Amino acid sequence: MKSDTNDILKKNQLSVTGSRTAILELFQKSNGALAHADIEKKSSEQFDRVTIYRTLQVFVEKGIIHTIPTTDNSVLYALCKDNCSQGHHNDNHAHFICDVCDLTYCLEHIAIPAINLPAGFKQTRTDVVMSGICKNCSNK
Amino acid sequence: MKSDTNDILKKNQLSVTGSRTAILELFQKSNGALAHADIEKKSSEQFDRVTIYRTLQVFVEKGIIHTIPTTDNSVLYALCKDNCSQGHHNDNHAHFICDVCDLTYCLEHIAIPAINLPAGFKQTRTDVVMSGICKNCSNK
DNA sequence: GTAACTGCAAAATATTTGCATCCTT
DNA sequence: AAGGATGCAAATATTTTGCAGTTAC
Repeated sequence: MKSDTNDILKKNQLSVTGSRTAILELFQKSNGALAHADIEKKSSEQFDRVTIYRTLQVFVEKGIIHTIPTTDNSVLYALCKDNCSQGHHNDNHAHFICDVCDLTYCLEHIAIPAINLPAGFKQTRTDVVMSGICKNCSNK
Repeated sequence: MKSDTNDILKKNQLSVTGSRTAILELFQKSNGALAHADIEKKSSEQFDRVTIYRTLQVFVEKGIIHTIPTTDNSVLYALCKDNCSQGHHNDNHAHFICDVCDLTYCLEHIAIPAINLPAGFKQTRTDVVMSGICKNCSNK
Protein backbone atom coordinates (compact mmCIF):
# COMPACT_ATOMS: atom_id res chain seq x y z
CA MET A 1 0.00 0.00 0.00
CA LYS A 2 2.78 2.33 0.97
CA SER A 3 4.72 1.81 -2.23
CA ASP A 4 1.48 2.19 -4.11
CA THR A 5 0.83 5.65 -2.75
CA ASN A 6 4.45 6.56 -3.35
CA ASP A 7 4.08 5.61 -6.98
CA ILE A 8 0.96 7.67 -7.40
CA LEU A 9 2.55 10.72 -5.86
CA LYS A 10 5.75 10.41 -7.87
CA LYS A 11 3.86 9.81 -11.07
CA ASN A 12 2.24 13.16 -10.48
CA GLN A 13 5.44 15.00 -9.67
CA LEU A 14 4.51 15.50 -6.06
CA SER A 15 6.97 15.07 -3.27
CA VAL A 16 6.17 12.24 -0.91
CA THR A 17 5.21 13.61 2.48
CA GLY A 18 3.50 12.30 5.57
CA SER A 19 0.22 14.04 5.06
CA ARG A 20 -0.09 13.18 1.39
CA THR A 21 0.66 9.54 1.98
CA ALA A 22 -1.72 9.31 4.91
CA ILE A 23 -4.58 11.05 3.13
CA LEU A 24 -4.10 8.98 0.02
CA GLU A 25 -4.12 5.79 2.05
CA LEU A 26 -7.28 6.93 3.76
CA PHE A 27 -8.98 7.18 0.38
CA GLN A 28 -7.73 3.76 -0.62
CA LYS A 29 -8.94 2.17 2.58
CA SER A 30 -12.36 3.78 2.52
CA ASN A 31 -14.68 2.27 -0.01
CA GLY A 32 -16.64 5.46 -0.35
CA ALA A 33 -16.19 9.17 -0.67
CA LEU A 34 -14.74 11.41 1.99
CA ALA A 35 -15.51 14.94 3.06
CA HIS A 36 -12.95 17.33 4.42
CA ALA A 37 -14.28 16.73 7.91
CA ASP A 38 -13.96 12.95 7.55
CA ILE A 39 -10.32 13.29 6.73
CA GLU A 40 -9.75 15.57 9.66
CA LYS A 41 -11.27 12.98 11.98
CA LYS A 42 -10.27 9.65 10.53
CA SER A 43 -6.65 10.17 9.62
CA SER A 44 -4.15 8.33 11.76
CA GLU A 45 -2.18 11.42 12.62
CA GLN A 46 -3.71 14.82 13.10
CA PHE A 47 -3.03 17.22 10.28
CA ASP A 48 -3.65 20.89 10.12
CA ARG A 49 -6.92 21.93 8.51
CA VAL A 50 -5.03 24.01 6.04
CA THR A 51 -2.78 21.16 5.03
CA ILE A 52 -5.83 19.06 4.30
CA TYR A 53 -7.38 21.80 2.19
CA ARG A 54 -4.20 22.19 0.21
CA THR A 55 -3.62 18.48 -0.17
CA LEU A 56 -7.13 17.91 -1.49
CA GLN A 57 -6.75 20.82 -3.86
CA VAL A 58 -3.50 19.47 -5.28
CA PHE A 59 -4.96 15.98 -5.61
CA VAL A 60 -7.92 17.33 -7.55
CA GLU A 61 -5.67 19.35 -9.85
CA LYS A 62 -3.51 16.32 -10.55
CA GLY A 63 -6.52 14.13 -11.19
CA ILE A 64 -5.83 11.80 -8.28
CA ILE A 65 -9.20 12.45 -6.72
CA HIS A 66 -12.36 14.10 -8.00
CA THR A 67 -15.18 16.00 -6.37
CA ILE A 68 -18.67 14.60 -6.19
CA PRO A 69 -21.64 16.93 -6.55
CA THR A 70 -24.09 16.81 -3.68
CA THR A 71 -27.48 18.33 -3.12
CA ASP A 72 -26.63 19.85 0.20
CA ASN A 73 -23.70 22.19 0.39
CA SER A 74 -21.10 19.61 1.29
CA VAL A 75 -18.15 18.69 -0.88
CA LEU A 76 -17.15 15.09 -1.25
CA TYR A 77 -13.99 13.64 -2.74
CA ALA A 78 -13.19 10.20 -4.08
CA LEU A 79 -10.33 8.49 -5.85
CA CYS A 80 -10.24 8.80 -9.60
CA LYS A 81 -9.72 5.76 -11.72
CA ASP A 82 -6.77 5.46 -14.07
CA ASN A 83 -8.43 7.19 -16.95
CA CYS A 84 -8.40 10.51 -15.16
CA SER A 85 -5.37 12.68 -15.68
CA GLN A 86 -4.53 16.28 -14.99
CA GLY A 87 -7.13 18.62 -16.39
CA HIS A 88 -9.01 15.84 -18.05
CA HIS A 89 -11.33 13.88 -15.88
CA ASN A 90 -13.29 10.91 -16.94
CA ASP A 91 -16.58 12.06 -18.38
CA ASN A 92 -18.86 9.59 -16.74
CA HIS A 93 -19.15 9.29 -13.02
CA ALA A 94 -22.05 7.71 -11.25
CA HIS A 95 -22.42 8.01 -7.52
CA PHE A 96 -24.84 6.72 -4.99
CA ILE A 97 -25.43 8.42 -1.66
CA CYS A 98 -27.25 6.41 0.96
CA ASP A 99 -29.92 8.36 2.84
CA VAL A 100 -29.58 6.08 5.83
CA CYS A 101 -25.88 5.54 6.50
CA ASP A 102 -24.75 8.52 4.46
CA LEU A 103 -22.03 6.53 2.73
CA THR A 104 -21.22 7.54 -0.80
CA TYR A 105 -20.47 4.80 -3.30
CA CYS A 106 -18.59 5.25 -6.53
CA LEU A 107 -20.28 3.25 -9.23
CA GLU A 108 -17.60 3.62 -11.83
CA HIS A 109 -18.52 0.48 -13.66
CA ILE A 110 -22.06 1.58 -14.36
CA ALA A 111 -22.49 3.05 -17.79
CA ILE A 112 -24.23 6.36 -18.01
CA PRO A 113 -26.60 6.46 -20.95
CA ALA A 114 -26.25 9.24 -23.46
CA ILE A 115 -28.70 12.05 -22.93
CA ASN A 116 -29.98 14.11 -25.81
CA LEU A 117 -29.31 17.76 -25.24
CA PRO A 118 -31.16 20.58 -27.00
CA ALA A 119 -29.48 21.87 -30.13
CA GLY A 120 -26.48 24.09 -29.49
CA PHE A 121 -25.48 22.57 -26.19
CA LYS A 122 -22.13 20.81 -26.05
CA GLN A 123 -21.64 18.53 -23.12
CA THR A 124 -18.17 17.75 -21.84
CA ARG A 125 -18.94 16.18 -18.53
CA THR A 126 -21.86 14.37 -16.96
CA ASP A 127 -22.33 13.65 -13.30
CA VAL A 128 -25.01 11.36 -12.04
CA VAL A 129 -25.84 11.35 -8.38
CA MET A 130 -28.43 8.94 -7.13
CA SER A 131 -29.68 8.66 -3.62
CA GLY A 132 -31.76 6.14 -1.79
CA ILE A 133 -30.98 3.12 0.32
CA CYS A 134 -27.79 1.17 -0.15
CA LYS A 135 -27.24 -2.56 -0.10
CA ASN A 136 -26.11 -2.71 3.50
CA CYS A 137 -28.95 -0.67 4.87
CA SER A 138 -31.59 -2.60 2.89
CA ASN A 139 -30.56 -5.79 4.62
CA LYS A 140 -31.29 -4.57 8.10
CA MET B 1 -46.87 37.86 -12.02
CA LYS B 2 -47.65 39.38 -8.68
CA SER B 3 -50.85 37.44 -8.23
CA ASP B 4 -49.01 34.36 -9.39
CA THR B 5 -46.47 34.57 -6.63
CA ASN B 6 -49.22 35.31 -4.14
CA ASP B 7 -50.98 32.14 -5.16
CA ILE B 8 -47.87 30.06 -4.78
CA LEU B 9 -47.17 31.43 -1.33
CA LYS B 10 -50.74 31.01 -0.14
CA LYS B 11 -50.97 27.52 -1.55
CA ASN B 12 -48.05 26.66 0.69
CA GLN B 13 -49.46 28.31 3.81
CA LEU B 14 -46.86 31.01 3.82
CA SER B 15 -47.67 34.59 4.59
CA VAL B 16 -47.14 36.96 1.72
CA THR B 17 -44.27 39.29 2.51
CA GLY B 18 -42.05 41.61 0.56
CA SER B 19 -38.97 39.47 0.60
CA ARG B 20 -40.76 36.26 -0.32
CA THR B 21 -42.58 37.88 -3.20
CA ALA B 22 -39.43 39.56 -4.50
CA ILE B 23 -37.29 36.45 -4.28
CA LEU B 24 -39.94 34.32 -5.90
CA GLU B 25 -40.29 36.80 -8.74
CA LEU B 26 -36.56 36.79 -9.18
CA PHE B 27 -36.65 33.05 -9.75
CA GLN B 28 -39.49 33.40 -12.22
CA LYS B 29 -37.72 36.10 -14.17
CA SER B 30 -34.39 34.30 -14.32
CA ASN B 31 -34.30 31.44 -16.74
CA GLY B 32 -31.61 29.66 -14.79
CA ALA B 33 -30.61 28.78 -11.31
CA LEU B 34 -29.64 31.26 -8.62
CA ALA B 35 -27.11 31.15 -5.84
CA HIS B 36 -27.52 32.89 -2.53
CA ALA B 37 -25.12 35.59 -3.68
CA ASP B 38 -27.08 36.20 -6.88
CA ILE B 39 -30.20 36.88 -4.92
CA GLU B 40 -28.40 39.24 -2.62
CA LYS B 41 -27.18 41.23 -5.61
CA LYS B 42 -30.00 41.04 -8.11
CA SER B 43 -33.06 41.58 -5.97
CA SER B 44 -34.81 44.89 -6.46
CA GLU B 45 -34.71 45.81 -2.79
CA GLN B 46 -31.90 44.90 -0.47
CA PHE B 47 -32.73 42.14 1.95
CA ASP B 48 -30.83 40.94 4.91
CA ARG B 49 -28.54 37.98 4.31
CA VAL B 50 -30.30 36.10 7.04
CA THR B 51 -33.71 36.71 5.55
CA ILE B 52 -32.50 35.27 2.27
CA TYR B 53 -31.13 32.19 4.01
CA ARG B 54 -34.40 31.65 5.80
CA THR B 55 -36.53 32.32 2.76
CA LEU B 56 -34.59 29.86 0.64
CA GLN B 57 -34.80 27.28 3.37
CA VAL B 58 -38.56 27.61 3.65
CA PHE B 59 -38.97 27.47 -0.11
CA VAL B 60 -36.98 24.26 -0.28
CA GLU B 61 -38.99 22.70 2.54
CA LYS B 62 -42.24 23.59 0.82
CA GLY B 63 -41.05 22.28 -2.50
CA ILE B 64 -41.23 25.64 -4.25
CA ILE B 65 -37.57 25.52 -5.21
CA HIS B 66 -34.98 22.76 -5.20
CA THR B 67 -31.24 22.65 -4.80
CA ILE B 68 -28.98 21.70 -7.66
CA PRO B 69 -25.88 19.63 -6.98
CA THR B 70 -22.65 21.23 -8.12
CA THR B 71 -19.09 20.03 -8.28
CA ASP B 72 -17.64 23.01 -6.52
CA ASN B 73 -18.91 23.91 -3.09
CA SER B 74 -21.59 26.31 -4.24
CA VAL B 75 -25.29 25.81 -3.70
CA LEU B 76 -27.72 26.61 -6.47
CA TYR B 77 -31.48 26.88 -6.34
CA ALA B 78 -34.13 26.73 -9.03
CA LEU B 79 -37.89 26.68 -9.24
CA CYS B 80 -39.57 23.32 -8.96
CA LYS B 81 -42.19 22.31 -11.44
CA ASP B 82 -45.71 21.49 -10.37
CA ASN B 83 -45.03 17.89 -9.59
CA CYS B 84 -42.89 18.80 -6.63
CA SER B 85 -44.63 19.10 -3.32
CA GLN B 86 -43.52 19.26 0.26
CA GLY B 87 -41.16 16.45 1.13
CA HIS B 88 -41.57 14.83 -2.22
CA HIS B 89 -39.53 16.22 -5.03
CA ASN B 90 -39.71 15.11 -8.58
CA ASP B 91 -37.28 12.24 -9.05
CA ASN B 92 -35.71 13.30 -12.26
CA HIS B 93 -33.90 16.56 -12.65
CA ALA B 94 -31.43 17.29 -15.39
CA HIS B 95 -29.29 20.40 -15.25
CA PHE B 96 -26.74 21.96 -17.49
CA ILE B 97 -24.07 24.30 -16.20
CA CYS B 98 -22.23 26.33 -18.81
CA ASP B 99 -18.47 26.48 -18.28
CA VAL B 100 -18.28 29.78 -20.13
CA CYS B 101 -21.10 32.00 -18.90
CA ASP B 102 -21.73 29.99 -15.75
CA LEU B 103 -25.49 29.99 -16.29
CA THR B 104 -27.35 26.96 -15.06
CA TYR B 105 -30.19 25.65 -17.15
CA CYS B 106 -32.98 23.44 -15.94
CA LEU B 107 -33.70 20.80 -18.53
CA GLU B 108 -36.88 19.49 -16.99
CA HIS B 109 -38.26 18.19 -20.24
CA ILE B 110 -35.34 15.89 -20.88
CA ALA B 111 -36.00 12.37 -19.80
CA ILE B 112 -33.40 10.71 -17.66
CA PRO B 113 -32.81 7.13 -18.72
CA ALA B 114 -33.10 4.43 -16.12
CA ILE B 115 -29.79 3.27 -14.75
CA ASN B 116 -29.27 -0.26 -13.51
CA LEU B 117 -28.06 -0.30 -9.97
CA PRO B 118 -26.28 -3.20 -8.33
CA ALA B 119 -28.54 -5.60 -6.44
CA GLY B 120 -29.73 -4.30 -3.10
CA PHE B 121 -29.61 -0.63 -3.93
CA LYS B 122 -32.91 1.21 -3.95
CA GLN B 123 -32.84 4.52 -5.72
CA THR B 124 -35.32 7.22 -4.80
CA ARG B 125 -33.82 10.19 -6.52
CA THR B 126 -31.52 10.83 -9.45
CA ASP B 127 -29.75 14.06 -10.25
CA VAL B 128 -27.98 14.59 -13.51
CA VAL B 129 -25.64 17.52 -13.86
CA MET B 130 -24.00 18.11 -17.19
CA SER B 131 -21.50 20.78 -17.97
CA GLY B 132 -20.04 22.12 -21.17
CA ILE B 133 -20.91 24.97 -23.46
CA CYS B 134 -24.43 26.28 -23.72
CA LYS B 135 -26.36 27.36 -26.77
CA ASN B 136 -25.65 31.05 -26.35
CA CYS B 137 -21.93 30.65 -25.84
CA SER B 138 -21.54 28.25 -28.78
CA ASN B 139 -22.83 30.93 -31.12
CA LYS B 140 -20.14 33.43 -30.31
C1' DG C 1 21.33 23.68 -0.98
C1' DT C 2 17.02 24.70 -2.97
C1' DA C 3 12.45 24.27 -3.86
C1' DA C 4 8.52 22.60 -2.10
C1' DC C 5 5.51 21.48 1.91
C1' DT C 6 3.69 22.26 6.54
C1' DG C 7 1.76 24.54 10.50
C1' DC C 8 0.48 28.54 12.87
C1' DA C 9 -1.80 32.97 12.97
C1' DA C 10 -4.97 35.76 11.08
C1' DA C 11 -8.02 37.46 7.57
C1' DA C 12 -11.96 36.83 4.78
C1' DT C 13 -16.31 34.41 3.93
C1' DA C 14 -20.23 31.85 4.84
C1' DT C 15 -23.85 30.13 7.85
C1' DT C 16 -26.57 29.83 12.17
C1' DT C 17 -28.87 31.49 16.35
C1' DG C 18 -31.18 34.69 19.68
C1' DC C 19 -33.97 38.33 20.39
C1' DA C 20 -36.60 42.61 19.94
C1' DT C 21 -39.50 44.78 16.58
C1' DC C 22 -42.61 44.90 12.83
C1' DC C 23 -45.97 43.00 9.59
C1' DT C 24 -49.57 39.64 7.95
C1' DT C 25 -53.70 37.55 8.75
C1' DA D 1 -54.56 40.59 18.92
C1' DA D 2 -51.53 36.65 17.89
C1' DG D 3 -48.36 34.34 15.34
C1' DG D 4 -45.13 34.59 12.15
C1' DA D 5 -41.42 37.15 9.56
C1' DT D 6 -37.74 40.43 9.52
C1' DG D 7 -33.40 42.71 10.71
C1' DC D 8 -29.71 43.42 13.63
C1' DA D 9 -26.00 41.68 16.51
C1' DA D 10 -23.24 38.16 17.56
C1' DA D 11 -21.75 33.38 17.69
C1' DT D 12 -20.00 29.55 14.80
C1' DA D 13 -18.16 27.39 11.00
C1' DT D 14 -15.66 27.29 6.72
C1' DT D 15 -12.14 28.60 3.53
C1' DT D 16 -8.19 31.45 2.09
C1' DT D 17 -3.79 33.87 2.57
C1' DG D 18 0.88 35.14 4.37
C1' DC D 19 4.87 33.82 6.36
C1' DA D 20 8.52 31.44 8.93
C1' DG D 21 10.29 27.08 9.89
C1' DT D 22 10.93 22.31 8.21
C1' DT D 23 11.39 18.51 5.03
C1' DA D 24 12.07 16.05 0.54
C1' DC D 25 14.97 15.46 -3.17
